[in-house]
This record gives sequence, structure tokens and C-alpha cells, in this order.
Amino acid sequence: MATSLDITPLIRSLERRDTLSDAEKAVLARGPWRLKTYAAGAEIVAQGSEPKESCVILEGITGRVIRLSDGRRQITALHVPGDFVDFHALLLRVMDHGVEALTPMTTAWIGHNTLRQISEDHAHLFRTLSTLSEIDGAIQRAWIACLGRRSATANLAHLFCELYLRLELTGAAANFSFAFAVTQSTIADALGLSSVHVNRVAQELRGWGLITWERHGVTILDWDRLVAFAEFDPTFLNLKHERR
Amino acid sequence: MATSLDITPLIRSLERRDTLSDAEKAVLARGPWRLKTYAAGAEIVAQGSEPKESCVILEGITGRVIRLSDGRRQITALHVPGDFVDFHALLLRVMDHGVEALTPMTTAWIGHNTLRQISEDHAHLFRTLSTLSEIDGAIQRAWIACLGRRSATANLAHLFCELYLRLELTGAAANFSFAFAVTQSTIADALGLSSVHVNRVAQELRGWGLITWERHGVTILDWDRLVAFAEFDPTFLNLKHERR
DNA sequence: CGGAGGCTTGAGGTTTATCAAATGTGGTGG
DNA sequence: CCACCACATTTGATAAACCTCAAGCCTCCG
Repeated sequence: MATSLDITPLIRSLERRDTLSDAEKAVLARGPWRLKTYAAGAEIVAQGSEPKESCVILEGITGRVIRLSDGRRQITALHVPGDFVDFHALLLRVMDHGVEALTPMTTAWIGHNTLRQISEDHAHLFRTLSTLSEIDGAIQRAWIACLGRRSATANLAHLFCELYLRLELTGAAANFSFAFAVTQSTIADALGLSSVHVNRVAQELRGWGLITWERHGVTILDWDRLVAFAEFDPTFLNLKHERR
Repeated sequence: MATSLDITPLIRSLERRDTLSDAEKAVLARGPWRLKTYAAGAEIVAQGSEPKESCVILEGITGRVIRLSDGRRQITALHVPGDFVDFHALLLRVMDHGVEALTPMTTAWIGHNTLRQISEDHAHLFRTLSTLSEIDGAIQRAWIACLGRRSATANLAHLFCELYLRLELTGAAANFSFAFAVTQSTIADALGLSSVHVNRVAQELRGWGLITWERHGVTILDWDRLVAFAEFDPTFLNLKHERR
């Protein structure tokens, strides 16, 4: 179990952006990967720690969390199956943020020595993995734009558009619907709002017939209008396939 | 002039994080680099374009700009000498943001073919360049935390702390003072505020004796108190030197 | 069936935006 | 050198967005 492991979500995410040779896929499959599961709420990587391996999500949703001295927190990214959550830990020694499980999780861990060796022996594969990291950066830029210049309502709408496309990529969403076992209070920490305001803003989107969001699921009722309202431009997700 | 060019700021920024061999420095120096200058306000890279080269700043300050449909804009990053502004354009085909000159600029451009070749032949050098890109991502996370959970005043204070350390790195700042020919309205677009509020918030920092900011210069009068007020933790700038 | 946590709603307060106008600053042509 | 212009900074007044506190309800789970 420590070596051969089904990392299909990662492969799918990579192949959506680039072409991988059989040899490259074999290198990835070989790993070695270490499987690990977490309960909702668990701390996966601690802020300030110096990890020696990085993890890919197979199931569940994580958040990157920056904590302030008064205990409040900001979630700077959400991650879904296929995402390389902390690839950057390979190059940035000390974690500038923590990683927390927002739902029950399954993750696959790979050592930094292995990743370094991939960069030495398989330059194209390493560039493709780096591409995921750069997409991650583009998503962060989109969040900055939402936080700085969009209304709370547009920001929530934008987040749902983004999450749907990212989840659909690996099959975790379809028909404009996806499982979403994350509390409004957690979303508040991602959007820089209070949980009360997230609730009101969600009701606004519901009232306009754009989404439903109940229990542990979200459905987008009118994709085109949601996209238009959020001014959502998917360019930053880099969904076009091209050999690099 | 197209080949041999003084890219000292980049080398300094890299060597602050890692050790470069003479061979690696020679590869970097060889480029080929293409020198280019811009006036303040010039568009350096257009949002939506597909550049075939990336640029390093030798002099001046640029901003990454995301424009909204109503003409408002959010600046998602500021860049200073030594920064590889759009290294990610190598891996992300279409620019999700524009790059604009906020002051008069001198830049050095290197082709993506060259960078790709570096990743094939000089894996460690490529990882070191990628490290700059990952630091860039960490800075974006810090901005997200500031936008989402800090007061406008703390956000401005945090920005000055960040900029001072980044400028000091390549010698563009010293003695807690640096040239800063950027308008309050531009800073407003970076902090997600109105220019009126930036002005009020700046006066607050002045009133507390933490900074001066006049004409085209900033001086930090009390670094320790400014850091404490902003809850500034420089971990995200990855200023510790270590061989990777 | 009881408790805990998440969701919803209301009231009142704070932060920040917007609009408008006055003042300061640097550059340019006469 | 001065008059003038464009643009940046500053100040004031009002409005909108969002927060905090508080309470009630709902859902899930033991």
C-alpha cells in the first residue's frame, strides 16, 4: 500500500493541462506514495513547520489557514481532489500557513527527495507539476481581486463557479451539483466575512434562483446568470490542454 | 546589449535564498536578455495575452492588475527590482492579469525557450527560479489574509513592512527608508480601498509616529512598533538562505 | 430524548465608500 | 519667472456594506 496507490485524481488534473507520456505516468504512479486519512477538523500541516513531504488530495476538501494573534483565521485557499496542496513546501522551507481538513480526507504523500529527483530526471514532468502550483497562484490572484473589489455576494458566487469547475475536472461534480460538507462559518473565513453575513449573502443568491445550498450539497440552478453576476472568467483555471 | 546585461538584482534575490554555482550564474548571465524601458503608467503585459518571454525588474515598481468590467481594478501584487514578474507565463499560457509600470521602469526579458532549456539542463537552477515564484505565491497568501481579516490600517502597515524588506534585499532600501513614487490611489487599488480611505489610514500611521510618507518617499520611524501593529511575520518572504 | 452545533433572523454599531470641494504640487508654455 | 494646468492630497458630510451581539430554531447524533 505504501508504493502502488491510485492517484487518478492527480493524473486527471495534470492531463487536463498537458500530455503525459506513459513513462511519466509510470514515474508518478511509482511514487512512492504514503496514504493517510484525516477526520474533519484535523490539522494536516502546521503553520511554521518544515515538512519533508507534500500531499495530494484523493478525497475531501482542505483549507490553507493563516491564523491571527486574536484567534481569528483567514482561509487563503480551498483544495479539492487532484490538488497538490503543498507542492510549494518543496521549495519554501517553513510553512507560511497551515493546512486543515474541512471534511473527512484521504491524501497521498510523496517525499521531497522524490520530487527533487523528478526535477533532475524528468524535467517536463516537473514543469507540469509546477504548472499546478502556478494555477494555484492564479486562483489566489482571483481571490485577491474578489476580496478587494467585489461585493460579498459576487465573491460567494465567484467561489461557487470556481469550485464547480475544479470539482468537475476530476469527476467530483456533475450536472451543476456537488457535495459540499463545509459550514457557512468556514466559508466566512475564506471570504473574509462574518458567518452571519455569509448566511445573508447566500440567501440572496437563493432568492435570485441562482443556487441551492443546503445540508451538504450545492446546486447551481442557472450557470449563465451566476457566471454573469460574478463576472467569472475561467481563464485563471488554465483549463486549456497544451503540450508545454 | 541583447546578450550581456547586468542582472545583479535577480542574482542577489536568488542568492539570498540559495547557493548558485559559478556555472549556474554564467547560464543566467548568458541569457540572452533583452533590455526594455517603460514610462510610468505603461502597460507591460496585457491581461489575456500569451507572452513568449518573461521579465525581471532591474529598476522601478510594477503592479499585477486585474480589471473589472466597470473599469475598477485590483492590484494583486507589487514587484520591485530583482523580482521575476511573470515567470508563471512560462507555464500558464494565457495571462490572467496584466502587468503595469507604476513608476519608470527598466526590465530584462528572457525567452520561454531559454527557461525551458534551463529546466532541462540545470534542474537546480530551475528550482531556485521556481522558488521565487513560490515566494510570490506566499506573498499573495499574506495579502489575502490582510484583505480578509485585517483592518485597513494594519494592511497598509503590513504592506510597508513587506516592501521595506523586499527592497532592502537588493539594496533599493536602507536605513528604514525607500523611494516610493506610487500614488495613494494606486495603493488603494492594492489594498482594496478607496483613495480617500488610504489617505486617512496613512494619516493614522503618521499620527502614531510610525511612518512618514510624502512626495516620493517612505520612512519607517519605528520598525518594531510598526511590525507589532501589523502583526508582521516575515516567514512568508523566505529570507533564510539554504541549499535546496 | 437531550445536547451540541449549525443556520436564521433582528437590532444597533463600526468601518469604509461615495460625492464634493478645497488645498497643495510639479510641470509647461509664454 | 510667472500663469496656468493637470493631478495628487486632504477634508467634510452622508450613505452603504458589513460586523457584533443576542436569541430562537433546526438537524443530527448519541
